[in-house]
Amino acid sequence: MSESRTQDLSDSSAEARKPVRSGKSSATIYDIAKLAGVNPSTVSRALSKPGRVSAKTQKLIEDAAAQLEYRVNPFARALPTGRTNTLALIVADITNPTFFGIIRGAESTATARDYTLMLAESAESADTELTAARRMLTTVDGLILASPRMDDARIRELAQEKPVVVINRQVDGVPSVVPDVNKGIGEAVRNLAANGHRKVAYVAGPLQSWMTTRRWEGVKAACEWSHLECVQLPSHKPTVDGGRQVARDVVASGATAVMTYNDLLAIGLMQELQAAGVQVPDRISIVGFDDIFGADFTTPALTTIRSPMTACGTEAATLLLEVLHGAEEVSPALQVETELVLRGSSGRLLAADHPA
Amino acid sequence: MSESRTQDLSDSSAEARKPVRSGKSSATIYDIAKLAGVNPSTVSRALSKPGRVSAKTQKLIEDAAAQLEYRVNPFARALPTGRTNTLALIVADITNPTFFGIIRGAESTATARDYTLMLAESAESADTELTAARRMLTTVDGLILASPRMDDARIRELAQEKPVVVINRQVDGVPSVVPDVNKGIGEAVRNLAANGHRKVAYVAGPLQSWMTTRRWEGVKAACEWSHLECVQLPSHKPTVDGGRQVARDVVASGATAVMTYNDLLAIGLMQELQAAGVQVPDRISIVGFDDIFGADFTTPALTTIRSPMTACGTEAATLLLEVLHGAEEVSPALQVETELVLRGSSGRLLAADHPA
DNA sequence: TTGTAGGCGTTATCAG
DNA sequence: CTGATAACGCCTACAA
Repeated sequence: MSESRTQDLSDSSAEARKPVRSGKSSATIYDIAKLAGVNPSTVSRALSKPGRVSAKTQKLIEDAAAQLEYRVNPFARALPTGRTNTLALIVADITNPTFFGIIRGAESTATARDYTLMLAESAESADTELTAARRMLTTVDGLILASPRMDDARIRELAQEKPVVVINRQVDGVPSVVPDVNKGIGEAVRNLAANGHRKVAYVAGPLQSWMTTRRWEGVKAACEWSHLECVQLPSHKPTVDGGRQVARDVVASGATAVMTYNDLLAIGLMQELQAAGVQVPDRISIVGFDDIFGADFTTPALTTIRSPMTACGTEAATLLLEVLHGAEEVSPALQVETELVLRGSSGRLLAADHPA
Repeated sequence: MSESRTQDLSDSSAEARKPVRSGKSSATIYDIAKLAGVNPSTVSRALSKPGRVSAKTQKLIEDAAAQLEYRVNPFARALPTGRTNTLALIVADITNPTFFGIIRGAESTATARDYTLMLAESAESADTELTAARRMLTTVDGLILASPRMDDARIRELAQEKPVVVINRQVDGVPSVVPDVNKGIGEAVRNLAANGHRKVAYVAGPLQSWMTTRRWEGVKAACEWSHLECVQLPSHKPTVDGGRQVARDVVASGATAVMTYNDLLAIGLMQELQAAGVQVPDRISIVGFDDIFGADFTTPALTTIRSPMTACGTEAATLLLEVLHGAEEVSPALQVETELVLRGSSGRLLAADHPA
């Protein structure tokens, strides 16, 4: 009847004042040790790396732990070891469905390997991004940057403190996962050529975006190969609205087929063209990029180059976990495939100069 | 020259083996104390609650901290205090755009108040949800459950250990944020009635969903008020596919207007009806729920009852932070407004029995 | 206002 | 194989 364990504190009137910490604090390895009649350090061994303790004591300890509903205190563990079983993911824009897949992929593989995911958004700002990265870096084992907006130097700086993996970008010395755009673009351009198109416009994304350049280069190369003329058009923002705004330029360009930096632009563009009475795909074919959620809601459904974002998230998390678990050399730039998803917004050209 | 502190271990050749922990470990309050010529505890005070230290030493310490690029070790802090400046959010389905808004709202308000967000998905499984909740609960200060699938008892259990806020559901004794469906539903039903509809079908969501019941009750009540007949139709899954599958039942029901549990169902339903040659909205009007991303991509664009998910996320996080910061009594059930967003998928009935 | 000392729960190092 | 014991970095009475 001494003051051994905090048992029936429900009655002690003076207690129960603290607003926080309402439930009883959970058991520690000391409690287990006491119950099992061994030393706390033995408990620690038994519970972390099994095998370093006799089978008998092992069971003894496990039983005690179960009885006490013991759960490790992650902070106490993190203090000496520095490891937290936590990954951070920073995305450029949470509202952009492109990132949904990345989040999902990263979250599921993290969870599957008993890690948990911390999420932050940069809101397309390099500063916000860096702040978030720094804030989370102290807490996590590793960091995934999806379409980062900060410059290479900063990213390398971060990568020096903790393992970092970037998605949708390549940074020297930092492992990355990037879609290989060329396959999908090649398929798309060949399809357009086969359908009688002779001039392609590429609607670009934000200038800080590493990806918009890669995609433009891919389009340009593929067009040359297929002997198509091609031209780049800047956009205001990589959103549906941005797509609407660029419609006028598209028409003015004289191109009969448009490829866009992303699906949002493609959808806005299509809406605006249709509103202006320009038939899609009869007068102008549209090919988006990413195959986001909702790309098939439009009429006609959007032809697009699918970029497997979920796979990117999965691969990035896997890569990061490998590094964390001591893999010395990891492939610096993992490629995932892209593919053309042919739907209704692209097709045979039925323009005036092309009599049926 | 005693064995005071672990200082220059950088040269000990045997070291430097550890693959992890590549960068130099960061400065501690002891380093700051030494540099500023004060006691570590003074540093602690100066850096946590300002004002408890003389202005002079304060500045001294802050300068030293800056010079050393000091950053607190969250684990070391969490160990004695128990606080981590971290919130957890568990959503039922990451791929469901309904939750994007919630995630965004929660993330942004957390970040704004210098908390960071941990994210997990239950994949619509009560078990997974509980596991994730338990796992994260040890690490975070509080928990947000968006459309939880586990039963009330479990939720209350969790709420006993750490503050919990639920979204899209009400649980006795646990603060919650729920959209007040009645306003939006009322607007929708009145609009349908005014457009000549006499019979409304409600396509339900998953049985475990608290919300589907609330919405059905709302629809039923509103229909009674407007003297409309109404009928409930079960759905297989609350997805686009589920919507397609229910199309046949909808037609068979004889209803001329359909309200669905969510937009996904509405979109699938519309696709299938159109494919079957049923004009929307001329023959059948469709009203969705949520106003998710992409709801206006369809042709016709989807009429829907907007449920402000971002606001839910924001409010939930705010609520949780208030509790965390010692607010004694918080409103147990915070309501956010819903509203009808009138677009093209609903309108005047032009059915056969209703000659123009 | 500032310094002292003990503790938070685990891991790791050494003896036994 | 197991038991002591010292970190880990910070917080917080309590004392000066």
